[in-house]
Amino acid sequence: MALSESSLAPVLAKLEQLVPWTDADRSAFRSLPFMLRDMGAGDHLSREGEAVGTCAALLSGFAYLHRILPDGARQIVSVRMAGDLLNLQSGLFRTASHNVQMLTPATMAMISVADLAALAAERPVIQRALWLATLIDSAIFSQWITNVGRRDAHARIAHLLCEFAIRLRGIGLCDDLTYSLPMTQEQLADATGLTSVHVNRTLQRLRREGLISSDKRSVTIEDWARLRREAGFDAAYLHQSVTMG
Amino acid sequence: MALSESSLAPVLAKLEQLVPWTDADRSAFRSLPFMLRDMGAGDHLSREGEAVGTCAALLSGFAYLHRILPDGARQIVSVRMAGDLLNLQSGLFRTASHNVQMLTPATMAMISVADLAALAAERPVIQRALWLATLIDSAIFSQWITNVGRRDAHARIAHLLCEFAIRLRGIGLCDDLTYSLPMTQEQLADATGLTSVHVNRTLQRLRREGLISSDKRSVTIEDWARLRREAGFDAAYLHQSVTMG
DNA sequence: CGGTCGTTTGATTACGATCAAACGAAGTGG
DNA sequence: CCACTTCGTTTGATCGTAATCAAACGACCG
Repeated sequence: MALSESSLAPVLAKLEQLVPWTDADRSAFRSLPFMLRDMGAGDHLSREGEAVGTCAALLSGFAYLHRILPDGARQIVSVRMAGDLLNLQSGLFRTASHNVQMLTPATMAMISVADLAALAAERPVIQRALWLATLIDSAIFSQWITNVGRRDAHARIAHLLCEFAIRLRGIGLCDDLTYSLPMTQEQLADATGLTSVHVNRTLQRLRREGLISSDKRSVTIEDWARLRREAGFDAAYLHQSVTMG
Repeated sequence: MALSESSLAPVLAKLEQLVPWTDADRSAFRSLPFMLRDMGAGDHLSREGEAVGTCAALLSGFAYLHRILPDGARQIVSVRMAGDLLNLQSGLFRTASHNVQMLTPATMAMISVADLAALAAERPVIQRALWLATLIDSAIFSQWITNVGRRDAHARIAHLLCEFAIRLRGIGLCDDLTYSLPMTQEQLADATGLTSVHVNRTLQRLRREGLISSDKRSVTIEDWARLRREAGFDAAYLHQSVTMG
């Protein structure tokens, strides 16, 4: 079923950072049955209200979780990247409370909930790693609440850009202070509770102030210290060992 | 160390709903060592940035998690009630990214992280329940993001009141549609990203429209169907079996 | 009976939303 | 190869929700 032993590597790498694994844990994890699935930008993995029977591990590409309100407004509640798990909530509870959609073309490992649950039950270390990963996710959620609740547009965008820099660095996608950001300004708006027009103006201001520069789909942080300060950003909540210039 | 075998009952009751427990699990959980601790309204359990060595199970009373921004603004990111765990994140990662403070006088069971981790490692069912509880927490977080990000003040307050009704009903603190809400309007404001002045006016409007009534510290939902609709509230994300009139 | 805390009311301001339109780049088809 | 469409970014003008500032009021408490 698995195409290659190392396909799950990005997920394993992320989970291994959270708790010490034994070789037995590692090989048990690697033998988890899965099916590779490629998706295109914009494709839906699952929809709010759907009963979902399988989890997915994002191996490459980006996805986002969002919710559409009755009046049509959309809120993006999470951006997921390589190594992140998808549909855990919906898989384990059989109910999705948000939509999962691809930001870019992506490849993922589809894992049956039953298999994942069985593995977790047999291997306390693995279940613990999954639990800790969920705890980190909730720390990120809580930062986003703070972001949209109390920061002004300027700090809000700055904070998001800081978070992405650290998370991407953690998976080797941001070596210096440049990373590719596969989101349109409208998507940034939906992630920050702003409008795309205001995101545009805010990005212009961040550029004008020398905090960042950005072409179409990539961002460079020009002054990390200052961006960090204006965002009120403290990377501790991401619980990564890496640090930033 | 434990004063009474049944002290942890509220937490056990909540965790038991998430996955089937064996008697062995139950008794292992009950024999978890803990120390009862009483706190007063406004007391701090932990502060952002602190290294925290112990978890806590809230047995009665209310607590809230919040973060203070450099400019002094405050965002409440979570309200915790009887049966909820506190300081999981900070305990397991040794770093708190938010403050934990009491909303009311509260009593809690202080549990060493080591003991909890050991129990979780020995008892897959218990660790699974803890994991699922964390997943539900993150579902709540994600709803709050939607709340502050895309709902207007009216729907925002309405949504919060709906959520509280269901959560309180789940722990037997909201039998009909009345519950005591131990938050000042300023705290409601900090939870919804509004100002206390605007919360006041919004509550007045909700009352005027016949959606709720409220005296000093308690709320009655007068028209659940309409409140729910105006809030765009769907209780599914709370994953509770109970339903509402 | 002051003093503190929380709620309420009023007047004014501002940040970001909304509406509208032009522009540039990329992709499609004749 | 060039209209033509589509999508995303950019700019400008105006509007509105909620913030801010200020003060009075009521309840509880020592």
